[in-house]
Amino acid sequence: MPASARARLARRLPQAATMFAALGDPTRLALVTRLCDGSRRSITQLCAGQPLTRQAISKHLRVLEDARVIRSERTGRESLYTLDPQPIGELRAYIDLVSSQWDDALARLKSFVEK
Amino acid sequence: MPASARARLARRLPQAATMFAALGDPTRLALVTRLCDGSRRSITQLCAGQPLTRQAISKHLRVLEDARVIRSERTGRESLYTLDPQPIGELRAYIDLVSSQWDDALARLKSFVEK
DNA sequence: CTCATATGCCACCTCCAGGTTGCATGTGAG
DNA sequence: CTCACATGCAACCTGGAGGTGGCATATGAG
Repeated sequence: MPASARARLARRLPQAATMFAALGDPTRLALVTRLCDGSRRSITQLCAGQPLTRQAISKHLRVLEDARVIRSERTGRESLYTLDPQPIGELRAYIDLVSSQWDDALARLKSFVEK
Repeated sequence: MPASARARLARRLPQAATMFAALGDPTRLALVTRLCDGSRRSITQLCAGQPLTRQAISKHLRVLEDARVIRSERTGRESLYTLDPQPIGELRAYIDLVSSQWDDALARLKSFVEK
């Protein structure tokens, strides 16, 4: 019923989709999961334990950075990556919007049935 | 620090990745956004307004169903799709885990700095 | 019964995400 | 200065995602 909520969802959809897609790859989600403790790690550090080439990891990091999920900062000869909390918050906001819409619909349905 | 939370994240990672990937496509996210009002819609209904073939939409719906984001039920000659609230909830739980980890890290960092 | 409707299934096409290798570049260590 | 190390960049390959069209099948309408 709330057309405003629907409009908000539609407006945020493209960016939300890219962020979801960024987290959709297992390797990338693993990277994010590894960074979610707030640490700043270099590429080679993030390569450790993964069966992939440095370049592959590097590409994934680039994707995550383009989606604004992580941030990179060059210090000396290595670039350190950290999680960016704000986009994660926006993702949560999107999901909350979807589920709240759904909750509202359920409530309306319930009240309709009970009437 | 909480190794249990990290283990939980690692365990849920594969399924979470598939769900993120399912929502990563703009068309699919639009479908989910359209279904999040609790309605049950047929394929042709969902095709209306989208510049895609019925088969394309059908495939997307199949992907969403495989990821357990939506459910289908055949009634008569049409199959109706509805949003499945539980996986959405799990996604939210995953994001909450990530951001709570992050919050914890921030808190620890803050207390460390302030010490 | 007959027909239009709603969908499923299959073959096919195209393009890019994900991955590798090789080389170039910048920077800290000694 | 020289060398090892961390990274960037470009070319290349390949499988599967996303899309189409055609045909088959079930089912409600008349």
